[in-house]
Amino acid sequence: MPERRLNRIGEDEWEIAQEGAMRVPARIFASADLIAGLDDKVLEQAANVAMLPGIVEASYAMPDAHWGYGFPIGGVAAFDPDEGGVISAGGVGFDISCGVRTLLTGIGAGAIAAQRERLADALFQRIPAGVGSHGEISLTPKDMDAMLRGGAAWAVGRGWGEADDLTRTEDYGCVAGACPEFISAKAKERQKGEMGTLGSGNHYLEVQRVAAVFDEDAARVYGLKTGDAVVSIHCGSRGLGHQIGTEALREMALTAASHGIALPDRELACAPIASETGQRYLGAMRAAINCALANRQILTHLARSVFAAILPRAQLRLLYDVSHNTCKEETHTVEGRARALYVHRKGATRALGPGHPALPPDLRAVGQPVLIGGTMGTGSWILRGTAEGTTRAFASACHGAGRSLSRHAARQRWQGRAVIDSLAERGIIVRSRSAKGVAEEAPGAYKDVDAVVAAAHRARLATKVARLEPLICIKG
DNA sequence: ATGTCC
Repeated sequence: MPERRLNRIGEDEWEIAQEGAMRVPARIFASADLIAGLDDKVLEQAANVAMLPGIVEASYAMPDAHWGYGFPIGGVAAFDPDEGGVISAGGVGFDISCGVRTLLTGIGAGAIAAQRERLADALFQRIPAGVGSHGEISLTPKDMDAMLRGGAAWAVGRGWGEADDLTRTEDYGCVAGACPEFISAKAKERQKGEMGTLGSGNHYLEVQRVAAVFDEDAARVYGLKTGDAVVSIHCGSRGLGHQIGTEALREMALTAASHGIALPDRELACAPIASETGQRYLGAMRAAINCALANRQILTHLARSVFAAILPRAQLRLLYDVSHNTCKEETHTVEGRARALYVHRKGATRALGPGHPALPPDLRAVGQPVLIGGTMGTGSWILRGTAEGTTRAFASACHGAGRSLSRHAARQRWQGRAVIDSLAERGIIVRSRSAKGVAEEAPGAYKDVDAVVAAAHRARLATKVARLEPLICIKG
């Protein structure tokens, strides 16, 4: 049904007009080709989100959008607390604050070539990866609460990083309003041994080569040069975020009716921002954001220790760390009025344009680095936020390639061993304990990341700075 | 995404 309701309103922008229970339209940023390959269920989900109380402007989907739990992955929606706006655990995603950080190395990819196998082995040995993976750190209850309040700043304070890392992390490595007291003992128990671990699924640590630069001015400020090696880390809040999400969804599903909320889909369970359920989730979610920031910070420390042993000339400096599964209170101007909104980004990256006060001074003139994690066989991208983005999807952009096949379908089509062998022939080293996981993450199971980024670029959600190609991929 | 179903 939604296909016929889809109106093209720009070269790379489509709209489902507001109708029926929709409070606002749904808008999708994508090329005609990406729209042709889009599952109808994504359009239905984007339209369903538009029915939620207090939604502002439109329900948005990014060019990498695909079917998710309730909300599409690649979905953006903002809610006004003064108009009955809601917070939804499914609108953030199970892996709260999943995100990407990219580190400069200061050395060329050529300098790594002779050590590639050793480097891959050492990273794989040092970085705990896979389902249920545990690290060397075990947090006491007191440590746990300090971590949940302090985020990456807590990790740096413990010696796992440098002060400069924090200036290059979204929110300077620590979000305010975290409430560890709203997190269950079970969630904390699951997390206590999982700090500094990668997890599974689409998470990875990659050594990459800057294959091409598209914006010389931004690349200079970001410190990117063609041929340079960089390191990117993609992971989130592990068992803690998952447990918080699971518990919140259950509570929101049980209490939605009592708040007078009619759900078009049970998976869109939500609670008014002002409600006790809503406030408890927000406090727990913010603590999970800090957990993910601390996790990526510890992984950074582990990566540095490996490089120090194998390639001591490399100096790993953080370019930027940005999350793509969050809900954040932000001020946006809508129809000429500045409003404090709760912006859900689920598989969508915040993309602040030039001059935004939340950016560190040395990046402010250029805009925020927007880190796009692609696939282990194709590539990843670094984009920059734009001035126009301020009025497009609440300053948001895509977050990756976006799945085109389900995990199940990918497992039917590929064998992990064969995927690893064919990538090795192309000079890409993959290390993973899970052949099944590699099959699910086969590059062919994703949309064309270059096409996704091209659509985001043309729509001015964020514009191209550099394309990265994988050299070494450590997978969960 | 996830101790891939308490």
